[in-house]
Amino acid sequence: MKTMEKTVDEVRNQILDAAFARFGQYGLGKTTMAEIAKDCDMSAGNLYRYYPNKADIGAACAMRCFNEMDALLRDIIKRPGLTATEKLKTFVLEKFYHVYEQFSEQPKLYELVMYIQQEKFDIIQARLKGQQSLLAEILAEGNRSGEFDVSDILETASLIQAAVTIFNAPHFINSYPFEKLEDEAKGVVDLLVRGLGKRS
Amino acid sequence: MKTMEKTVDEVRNQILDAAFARFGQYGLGKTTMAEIAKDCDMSAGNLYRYYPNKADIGAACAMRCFNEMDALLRDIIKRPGLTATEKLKTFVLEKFYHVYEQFSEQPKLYELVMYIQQEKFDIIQARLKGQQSLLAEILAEGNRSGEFDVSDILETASLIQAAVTIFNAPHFINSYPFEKLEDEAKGVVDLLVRGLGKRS
DNA sequence: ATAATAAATATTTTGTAAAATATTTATTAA
DNA sequence: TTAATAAATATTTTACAAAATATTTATTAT
Repeated sequence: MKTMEKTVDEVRNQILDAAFARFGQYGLGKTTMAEIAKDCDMSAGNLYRYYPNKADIGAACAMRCFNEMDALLRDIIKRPGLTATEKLKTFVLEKFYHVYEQFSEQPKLYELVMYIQQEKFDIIQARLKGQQSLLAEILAEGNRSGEFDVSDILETASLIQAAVTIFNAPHFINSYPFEKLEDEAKGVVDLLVRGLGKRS
Repeated sequence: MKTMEKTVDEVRNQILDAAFARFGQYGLGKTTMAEIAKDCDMSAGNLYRYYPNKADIGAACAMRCFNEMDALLRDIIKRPGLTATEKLKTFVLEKFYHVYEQFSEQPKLYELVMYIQQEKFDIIQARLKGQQSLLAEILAEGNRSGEFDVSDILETASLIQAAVTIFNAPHFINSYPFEKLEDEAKGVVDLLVRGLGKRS
């Protein structure tokens, strides 16, 4: 491995940086391959040595977003000194904050996510599965600590996801004011936590 | 009031019948005023004596849907012999079934609802407020019977709405299989009901 | 007057050719 | 050979005229 030469992965990353900045700002449709190439000081044709096509660059950008989000969520789970209840609340709230911020900073991200949802639904599904596992971990921890009393952990994780979907779905994020969504997210997760606990 | 002549309301209804059938089948965009008029044996121009424009006919169609739905939901609340818990579950499930059926029977209704959501958001909001009141009634009844222990009834009604939104939002209804949504709706409402009950 | 229509006009949609852009291929450089 | 480019080609978007449709107005009938 030469020290001064760029590796393929480095170039891929450079392309992704450029594409992400443009896609988030101007959208997938209004960004040209030529522009991305110029930002990377290369020809448009050369992009195809690193990605099969524009759509896949879009998908890779979305993936980067998603991975960032997942890292954040995994981090919450590992945070020491939090009860399972606190972790669950933090999980839902920080996810909401993070999605909200991303859409504020990169207004055209919405378009990108909509596209992925339409064309690469399997990516979305895989992510949901991944987050379901994280939620399941929290539930298992809560069961052990006596905070929760959940029999089917995976199913319950899926139910929690469904109940808070509205707080990370782009469509709703863009339709309601921040305060309202924030308050409701807090309220819903509190209600769910009550439901997860032991009966009298 | 003449016995043989149509009242204005009757004509309005006739127009709505014709429009609803076409909008639900072919969508707002692919239905012309001329077609609706023909179905009613009148000229296109004459439609404007009963509705200000095509969009408002669309809104009136949506309203009819909504009112039907609300009647169904009010009916559930009055159903004798059901506990508040059963009413809440029925409320969420039947609403889901009803929306699902409507979209199955009238595939282009989706387009209409999307349009209303975009252009006449206040209509959607008014409806949600109305349904919130119905939920609040159920909660109050549950409080009285000892099934629930809810302090802020209106706020909690709003939280329940948020948590089950995914089961009546057109976008999700069209993206996931019936079985999955049905199971999750049942699961979520069960979880919420647990959360509404008295603590140990 | 009221209800309706047909004709006139305004607006939107559609079809399509030109332009822009994505992608592939041929060529050059290291 | 690998990396890159420029040129060639395929595909998509745009611009805009023609056609369709929505809406208004003038006219007729009751």
